[in-house]
Amino acid sequence: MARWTGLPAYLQIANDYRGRIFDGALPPGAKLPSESEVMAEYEVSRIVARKAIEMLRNEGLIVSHTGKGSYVKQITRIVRDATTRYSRSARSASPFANDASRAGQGGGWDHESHRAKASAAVAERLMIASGDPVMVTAYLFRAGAEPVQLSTSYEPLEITAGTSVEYPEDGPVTGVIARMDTLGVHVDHVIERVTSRAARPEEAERLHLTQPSQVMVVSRTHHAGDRPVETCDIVVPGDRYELSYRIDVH
Amino acid sequence: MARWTGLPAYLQIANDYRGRIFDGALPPGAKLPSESEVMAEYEVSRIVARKAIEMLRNEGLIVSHTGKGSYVKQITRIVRDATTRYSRSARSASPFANDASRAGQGGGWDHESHRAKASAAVAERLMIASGDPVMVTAYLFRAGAEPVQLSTSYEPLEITAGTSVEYPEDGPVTGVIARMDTLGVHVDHVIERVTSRAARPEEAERLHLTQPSQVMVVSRTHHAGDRPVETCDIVVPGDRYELSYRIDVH
DNA sequence: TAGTGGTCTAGACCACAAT
DNA sequence: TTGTGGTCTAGACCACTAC
Repeated sequence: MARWTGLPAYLQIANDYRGRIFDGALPPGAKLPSESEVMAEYEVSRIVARKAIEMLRNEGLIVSHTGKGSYVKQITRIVRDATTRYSRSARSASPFANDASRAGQGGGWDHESHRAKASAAVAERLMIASGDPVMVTAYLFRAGAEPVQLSTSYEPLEITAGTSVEYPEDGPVTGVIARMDTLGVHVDHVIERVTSRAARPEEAERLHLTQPSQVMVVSRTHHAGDRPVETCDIVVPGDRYELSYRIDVH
Repeated sequence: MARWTGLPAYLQIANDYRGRIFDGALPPGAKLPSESEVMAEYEVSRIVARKAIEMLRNEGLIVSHTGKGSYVKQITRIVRDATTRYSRSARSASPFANDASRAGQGGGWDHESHRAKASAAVAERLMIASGDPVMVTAYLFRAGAEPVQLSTSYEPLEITAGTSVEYPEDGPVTGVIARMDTLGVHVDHVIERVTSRAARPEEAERLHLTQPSQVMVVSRTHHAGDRPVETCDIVVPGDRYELSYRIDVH
């Protein structure tokens, strides 16, 4: 395989294999040449061959396993429909379990709740004072055996303290909207803000990601009128999710 | 600076600097130590020092300039509110210009339209036959002088061919909803699907990104009842945008 | 045992930026 | 001219996988 442009060798090699992945010559699951083979084919040192492959790995196109080789990633995204999960009627037991089962896998999750003082960032989102007491609940969701979503929810204890729904997952009612309804607090809209960034080391570990990996973060806030009554950071692997929204036009 | 765990040296060094960035010891704009300084401080080879810095670059936390050094990135995200941009009343000349001005910069864009045959993927999204004629319009949006968004829109020519709004940007009316209204086709909802992935080389070049960079992709479809009347892929740098959605709870 | 990817060393030459 | 990051070579040892 000849090289022709003034581009760095590792870029030309990476572009070459990237093209083969996109045009289907290297379909999902296909094995890439070993580093030795790349060195021989392009007549470059190991550093260059490695860097080309590393580039594709950083782009999330391939995965490498010590002792085996590199393989084109299979990507099937879990669809998370934000519109249907926030309705009082026809509420299912768990919107997440629905998402997972549509993706062909069973869903399950762990959770842990504790009281804490609101950080400045959380306080601003809940429109309370920094240091005010909040209920913090951390979740880890799984599709099959694999962790696929982290989330951390914050609720002002001013609303829920001492009630049967103070602990989100341990009371007679679950779901923010239904629980707030029992307190006479009626959620009427939810705001979701979507961003993308690199996974933090701890997130990468809990989600079984190899660094550097990208995540999408959904910062969600339930509102009753102008009042925020819950806010939550939802972290999902960037290449495993598709977030779906419906906007009605008036 | 001593190293203590069994982690690879480059990871320990990267974790070290990442921590300093997150805790504010290295604020946005701060200069990181040069490769030589990292080599001396941690007593490692240049490869290791480079790999640690490269890791932070791949995570999008820093930028490096030949001959100058590496600097902590400044991140100010443009907020794109999907809810307010699809309303018939109070429509502004350009939702994008609003986003850019809220981010403190003027907005502008280029566009180019041409007829083409629908690919299989586009045909499926528009629920037409593969090969049916479509109007393809490519946009490049800028905030200030910097390109910040690419998009490619597809409309079935079966709807618009021969009318005054056949070319989206060159007729008497602009905006998908308003243009379709003039044809008696009334858009009633829009679906947006958000994903994250590595930028393609061509996207990276047009958006002035250094590879590997991540982008968010919004796949948007305008519907009149069950009928898709326009679909569009919107590509934005993953670290420069925040996508905002409002869901009303009933 | 042989092959694979992961980590690391000690060099080298280059283009670019600051002085 | 000096220092910076970008690219590249030719080695080395290790842990893991498959045979």
